[in-house]
Amino acid sequence: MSYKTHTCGELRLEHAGRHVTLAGWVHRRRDHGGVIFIDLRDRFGLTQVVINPANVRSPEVFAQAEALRNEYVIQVEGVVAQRPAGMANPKLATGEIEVIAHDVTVLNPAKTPPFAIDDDGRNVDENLRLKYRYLDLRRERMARNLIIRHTFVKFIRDYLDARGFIEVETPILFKTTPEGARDYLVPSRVHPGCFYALPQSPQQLKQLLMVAGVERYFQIARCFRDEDQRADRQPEFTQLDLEMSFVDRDDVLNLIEGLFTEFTERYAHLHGKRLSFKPFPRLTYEEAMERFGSDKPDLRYGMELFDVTAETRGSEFLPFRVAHVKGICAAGCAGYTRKQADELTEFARRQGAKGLVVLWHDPDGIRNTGAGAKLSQAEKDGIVAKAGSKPGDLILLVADDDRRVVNTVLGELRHELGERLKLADDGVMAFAWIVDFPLFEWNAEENRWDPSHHMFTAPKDEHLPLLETDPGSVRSKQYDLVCNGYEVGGGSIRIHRRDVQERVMRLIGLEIEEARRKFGHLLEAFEYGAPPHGGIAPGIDRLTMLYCGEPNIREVMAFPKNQQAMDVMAGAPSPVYEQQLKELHIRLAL
RNA sequence: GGAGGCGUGGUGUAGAGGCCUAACACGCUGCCCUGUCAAGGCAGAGAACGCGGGUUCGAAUCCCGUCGCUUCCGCCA
Repeated sequence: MSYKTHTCGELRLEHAGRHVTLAGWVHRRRDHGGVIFIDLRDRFGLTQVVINPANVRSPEVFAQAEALRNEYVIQVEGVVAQRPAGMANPKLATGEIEVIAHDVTVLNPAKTPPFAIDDDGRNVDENLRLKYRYLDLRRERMARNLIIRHTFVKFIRDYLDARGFIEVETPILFKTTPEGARDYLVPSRVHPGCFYALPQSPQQLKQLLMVAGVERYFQIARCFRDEDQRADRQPEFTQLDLEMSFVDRDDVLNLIEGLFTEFTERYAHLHGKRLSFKPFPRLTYEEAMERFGSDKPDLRYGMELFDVTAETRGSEFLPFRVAHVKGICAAGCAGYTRKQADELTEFARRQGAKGLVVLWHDPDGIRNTGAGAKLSQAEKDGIVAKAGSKPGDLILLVADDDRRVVNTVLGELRHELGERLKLADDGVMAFAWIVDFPLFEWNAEENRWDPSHHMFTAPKDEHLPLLETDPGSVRSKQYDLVCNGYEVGGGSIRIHRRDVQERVMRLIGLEIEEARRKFGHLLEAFEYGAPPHGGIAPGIDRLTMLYCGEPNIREVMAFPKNQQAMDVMAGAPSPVYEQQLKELHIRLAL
């Protein structure tokens, strides 16, 4: 016999008169002395149960019902009834009906929970929530997040399956990689002194699957990186890992764009989100940096950077006697005090600027204070024109000889002001592609070129001749997917030709021998007929976080770790027994 | 490794040198109550204020140190 004939979310008016059995948790109890109302909760919803002495099978049943407390697990047998006139609860999906209990069985009593479960839990200390995660997940918000995540992943699997992709599992126990993030290591018992590494991503393996002829591979893949945590970073996280053969950049972009467009549109009613752009804008890296000061701009609002280098050429104002002057216009912020302006200046300094020029745009023009007092009228007019500012706005300018500093500082200011002014509509998903990244970046410390992504990223075809002559201007077939200011995915078309690979390795100062030691299996595989291929890896956690409207990825993971990378519920990591260490040939040096 | 924020009953907060033998809301316990749905009424239990030291006649409150959590920078090809 089943414990329940229906879930707590499905009974409607049409079920009136039906004899049903429900089971779940006591969500709330309202005891009126003579009659007791129980909001019974299971994963599917809430149903009001009415326990009336006149309707129960025996007085003992009512006595037992009086002893019910929150979170008791109970089973209720009774009849579905339309609620009396005027008693319907529009806040509940099942609010038209109630279940008149004949019998109530306590399947398991429960201790009083350490925190309330019938709210969203946002102001409960997170470590307490994590310690009792199994209770925390009972709250409606968290259950909803798990369901949205499931729906998302299910959609991905169906979407890719329909397009000829197959999901292939790759090893969790793999080999340490010298570059990139710190690895999580797993000691080998049978090979003393040797270690597996948990994959930072299945990058090499998916490329090998292309050599293997899989052609269209994906995996909902767990990835591990032993780096410090952030609101959007956990030591283990999940990527949609994907790789395709016989494709070029736009094939990958179009496929993925279709995936997120369709999911967002089809499931908008679930998570209350809509697309900002269709199709997704494609910004070059340079354009993103020049217009937004970031390679992962939040495109839910404007406030673009403007360039007043020409307008301030030859200025009497000393800070402007540099190579680049750009700014942003903070609309409606002319009410900022000197102190608030100083705070922004301090913020800009922390980001690497030498200072910040703040101009107040008053009804009669730029206020004659601070830098505003030192600029010529022509300069002010030029700046106002470029900024497109109106009276009531605040203009922020950064000047530096290094254009990257100007852009990134303004990008951070834009982000900061966007948050303060709440410019972003949290009902939208503003996806965009960032393309044409530099293939290399100059490593001043080591005095050499480093790959800005990884050494298997292909250069743009038309830039191949520049590899040796002008490495800094070579653009790659790397692309990032960004959304609402987050990098939510990155990938590239890979190098599949040996001669190109060797030219790249030479350029980054990697000897063939060294490369063989580090990536021998991959390089060897490429000699056996590697197809042209490329892929991408969207972050499932970050995307789910955005779809759920959550501020951090822990809210969309069932059992996340805290900032110290600890599982506070289970108490991991933990010391191990001496005997375990001995078997692993490990001696601690603490 | 660095910077900021926070740490007071079960939960969330108040408190700004003596009015604190620590207040409020929710929760909890008991009693009353047959139509509530954030039920209501009455009564009650529950914290020496993260920890250690210092200043002071007097510290939850000021100072120093320390621990924990969190956000950000570094880091994350």
